Amino acid sequence: MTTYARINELSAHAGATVTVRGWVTHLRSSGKVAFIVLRDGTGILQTVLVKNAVTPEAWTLFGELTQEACIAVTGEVRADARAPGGYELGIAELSLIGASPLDYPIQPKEHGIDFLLDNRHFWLRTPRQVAIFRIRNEIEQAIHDFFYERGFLRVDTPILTAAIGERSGLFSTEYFEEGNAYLAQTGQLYGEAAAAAFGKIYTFGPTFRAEKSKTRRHLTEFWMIEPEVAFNDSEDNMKLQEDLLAYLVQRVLERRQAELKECERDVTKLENIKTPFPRINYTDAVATLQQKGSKVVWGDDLGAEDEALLVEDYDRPIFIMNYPKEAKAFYMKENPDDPRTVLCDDCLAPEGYGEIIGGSQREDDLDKILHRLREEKLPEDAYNWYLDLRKYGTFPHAGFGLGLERTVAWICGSQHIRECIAFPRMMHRLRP
RNA sequence: UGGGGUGUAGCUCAAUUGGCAGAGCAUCGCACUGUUAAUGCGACGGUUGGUGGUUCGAGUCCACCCGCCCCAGCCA
Repeated sequence: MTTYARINELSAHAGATVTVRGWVTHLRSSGKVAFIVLRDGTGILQTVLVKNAVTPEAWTLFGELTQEACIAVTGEVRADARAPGGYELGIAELSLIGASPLDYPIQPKEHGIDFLLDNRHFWLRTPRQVAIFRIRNEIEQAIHDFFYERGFLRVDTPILTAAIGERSGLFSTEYFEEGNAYLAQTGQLYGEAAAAAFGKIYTFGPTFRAEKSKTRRHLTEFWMIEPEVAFNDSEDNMKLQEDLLAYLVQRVLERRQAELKECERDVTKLENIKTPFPRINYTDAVATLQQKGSKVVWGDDLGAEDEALLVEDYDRPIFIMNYPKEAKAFYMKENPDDPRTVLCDDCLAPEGYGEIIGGSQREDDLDKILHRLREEKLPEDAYNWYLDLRKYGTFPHAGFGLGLERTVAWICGSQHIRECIAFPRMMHRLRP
């Protein structure tokens, strides 16, 4: 009877004969001894083929193998210090599941980013990418655990929407008799409605921005986590943000050391991530920046260069809070201590990763939010249901949006957000 | 959309002042009983992104176009 095993389970089969199925990553031969390195998604396994220990058919088949051929090998699992992972498999039987032609494009060498993205369906098979996606998965699971443990309800908000949300570019599509529908840029407004129903909620879903951004920090399709909490104020909101980020970093440090190593991440930088995170008022930030030689003046939004100047003094994420209202969205609550500003925060990751969270306490005063809506010249009737939330039992509440790929890039130490999502969507990239 | 850079073999890159189109890797062949991106020897591999121009001669200089990368803006 055949015993199938995954590579990461082999230590439990030491001394036993098992069958492992996977894809060939390296082939080496020294005449009468040959090595096939296999990958099965759970790990890497060196297998050893000795010419006079296998059938002539198996030896011939070895000669015909190519990179990424899918094969099954059967043999004894044995501990061996010379094998990566500590265990190797001595092949008794070898069979081909799926052949792979000679022109497989990805080599265990350096490649350019454009070539790799053209071959994303294959690039995913490489060790660094596998590590990044195990870390991404760990982060996603930790996000669900964090909110579940704290009594939050996950709400799935619509992806097809009428034109509401952020001001930046929208993707549109025909929608029956209703005219155009737009792909959601945020679930926040729906999240606010849900918060009035369920108290504490979060959304976890894809969002779409038709921005012509060509930077290593932007995608047209990305995943966002948006908590919304009834009766939280801006300070509660930042507390939730820092608790979440510290939880995510700690979780990856606890469970994904091997993957962090594969990514060559400097984990001492992650070990610094402890709450509380510094909170800097926008107004104080402007003064600091001016001291540092920036030309920013009060009222300007902070550019990437300014953000970098602020972050460089810290070893953990920081909050920049209470921006001028002109720089921010209409739904943010006016700051009672300085009505020129709103109760909001941007959370900037250290090491130059930039903004990973934008959050705010929401305006709960119907007259004030109507005023802001008109100032921004937004279509009032499209927001009728949203305004109803201020009309029928308005309540203080706050929330934020966490960019998943930016968070993954920061924790993995990746220079490219586009390797932090399986199939990235950008202005000039729709396939594979 | 603006600024900067870049485009040469399947991949990563060289090519001096404008003067014969090169290397490593991959692939193929041969050798090798413990390799770790094996090694050694040999072979195959090119419309130098495109169009036009200058020149005896253009990968190299000029104009336009195209692709890509980085930065900025927008944001997560």
